[in-house]
Amino acid sequence: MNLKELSSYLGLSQTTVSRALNGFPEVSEKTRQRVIEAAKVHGYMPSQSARGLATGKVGAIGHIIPLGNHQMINPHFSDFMAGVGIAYADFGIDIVMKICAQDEELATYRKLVKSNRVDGFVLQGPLVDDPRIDLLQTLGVPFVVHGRSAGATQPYNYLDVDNEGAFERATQFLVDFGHRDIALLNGMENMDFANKRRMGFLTGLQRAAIPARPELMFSQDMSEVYGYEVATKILPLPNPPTAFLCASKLVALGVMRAIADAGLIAGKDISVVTFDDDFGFLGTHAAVPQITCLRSSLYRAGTRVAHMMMAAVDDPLAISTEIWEPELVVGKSTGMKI
Amino acid sequence: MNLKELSSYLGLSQTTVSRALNGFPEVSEKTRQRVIEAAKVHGYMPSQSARGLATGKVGAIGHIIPLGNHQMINPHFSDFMAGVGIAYADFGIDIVMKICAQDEELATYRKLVKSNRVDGFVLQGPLVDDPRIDLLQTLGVPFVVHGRSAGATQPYNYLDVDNEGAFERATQFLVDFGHRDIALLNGMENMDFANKRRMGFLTGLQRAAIPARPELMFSQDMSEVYGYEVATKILPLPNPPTAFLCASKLVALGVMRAIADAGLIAGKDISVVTFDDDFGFLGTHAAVPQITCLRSSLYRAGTRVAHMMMAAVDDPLAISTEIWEPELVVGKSTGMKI
DNA sequence: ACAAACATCCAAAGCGCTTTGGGTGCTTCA
DNA sequence: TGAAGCACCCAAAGCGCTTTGGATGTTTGT
Repeated sequence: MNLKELSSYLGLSQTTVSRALNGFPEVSEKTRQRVIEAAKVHGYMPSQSARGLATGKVGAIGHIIPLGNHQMINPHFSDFMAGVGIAYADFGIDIVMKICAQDEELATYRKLVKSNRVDGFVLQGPLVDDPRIDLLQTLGVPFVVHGRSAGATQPYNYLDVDNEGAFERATQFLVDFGHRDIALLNGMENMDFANKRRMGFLTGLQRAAIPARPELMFSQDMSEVYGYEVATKILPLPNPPTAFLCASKLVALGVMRAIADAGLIAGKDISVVTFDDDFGFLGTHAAVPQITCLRSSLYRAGTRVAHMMMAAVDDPLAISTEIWEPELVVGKSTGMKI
Repeated sequence: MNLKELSSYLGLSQTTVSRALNGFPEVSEKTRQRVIEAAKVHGYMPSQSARGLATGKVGAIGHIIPLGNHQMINPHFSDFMAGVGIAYADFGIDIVMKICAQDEELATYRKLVKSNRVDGFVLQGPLVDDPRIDLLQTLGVPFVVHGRSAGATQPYNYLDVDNEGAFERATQFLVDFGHRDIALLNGMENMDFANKRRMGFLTGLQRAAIPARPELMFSQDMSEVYGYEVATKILPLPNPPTAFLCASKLVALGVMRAIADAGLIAGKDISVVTFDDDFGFLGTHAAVPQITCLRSSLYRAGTRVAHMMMAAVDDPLAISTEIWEPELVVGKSTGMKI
């Protein structure tokens, strides 16, 4: 069933039916109801190809996932995507997802734009100086960044958490408990968020006049194993850390496991603070120790980014930026230095 | 740059340019090269909306992810998707991904079909009796199932691993080592794969004339925590299992952790066998104990399903099915019952 | 040398929608 | 009472591509 068939069935012109369905005022309410009813009965939905051709908007947002940088395989990604996807649904928008080799990433953006497949892009996991932003700006496509990137000359839409402030605050928090030897288990520091967290950490130390100990600072993909291995390695050091600052709950769980293995007790012998993306998937929550954390919901960030994306498509010129302050939740994993 | 502009620039008709680009024979090789060159220089790519309208094929496959059933948040999903996505890229096809509430799943399929957004669907995680198969068959859309579902009346395209055979074999393997008290840590048994594994397990026991012990059989979402908690709970039983059969490496890792916590040694005191989807993301592989497993690559399954999908779109009538036999890899986690 | 076959190209229709630019009949106002 | 305004509807153009059904000139076969 297409527009032509539906309108001839109704004895109306295609114009009127189209307008009735799209909520234009030049149609009497009676006719509109009749049209809507008939459309539902016959299961009519406009062809997106045709509509895309006619309007120039295809009703889809591109999400490009380069393989090999572990983006897709971690829960941070999924949780964010869930938020985005649910929010899109309200707008009748869908995700065009491209999975590509890492060296084809920029070309993939180009292709999607040139072939008019999407109305815009959401960028995830921006690097410290991310070439994608430049590319999309010169291509003139609407986009929203989840996170930020330092090296862009022109303004752009983004939503980020205050990573630097959060890690400075966390450091301060630990310092206040008397800790001076704090290990930093950061994410990959070529990514902007991790870079900012590192800066926040260093600022926090500096404010307390504590010299940084580079041998206690790590940068890796955030996983449980990473936390476990690093903690296992550095806990037996002659001058071991008395506190850990982790970039993700996954990492923190690994650290907790190593602490337990070492016969120590978190919150007593050792303090642990982590950034917590607040995803609700880590099996039973009871199994997760109550780790002191800076919390900000990735899912909610996803829905917000989706809304910003819709706004960006509607008005490509108005740019908007948001920075969220994570919430400090004090758990049982932190305490005075002994 | 669109077709019209490109062809007038070249002094050719749209017909000829279109045919040159799409590899039709009615164009001289010289002209074709000239066209291709010009297209590259000017960055011309055909509008997918227009092409979709003209051909009826939109060059996209739908992947619908209902939220809440934990599909998206586990690595099994990601690994499969990676394979699919990379294979699609070779065909110039992209993924239209819809994330929806669980009770809107079927409606979402309908909508995508009616509005002509996709050329077909890939179904993941089929249930024992999956309503999606029926729906798509009545809608007349090409689709490929990763896995199988029992309750379909008509044939359909699928790729599955021999879950039943694999678990029977694994059970046999443990029985041969003298084990009689084997715990089954299965996935959700409303899903077809888990149901088949359970049947394989029971058949294996039956063949050895060992009565099943329902109190040692579990069915849950596959996670590390699940494995850890169940193992922790049943290891201290008066008549504890001497072997574990797990549905996923994640689960097995949890079991291994519980075994270590209990002061036991896997491969000596306790045997562990697991299904291994062979994903390459579990942090450093060195950290993962060498668990005896039945191995089948999810990534490769993804690429194969993608190819089957393309074939299904080209010829919706020819249906094809494949069942893969997982490989039994003997590791250090299994040994004679003591 | 002439018809038949071929190689190469083109004009125009059509895919299903939105949107422009009216048209028709009815009400309102001076 | 005539003009202006309004409510409601329609015909047709156009979005950018593919594809049908030739047209034109060039070879080939006998």
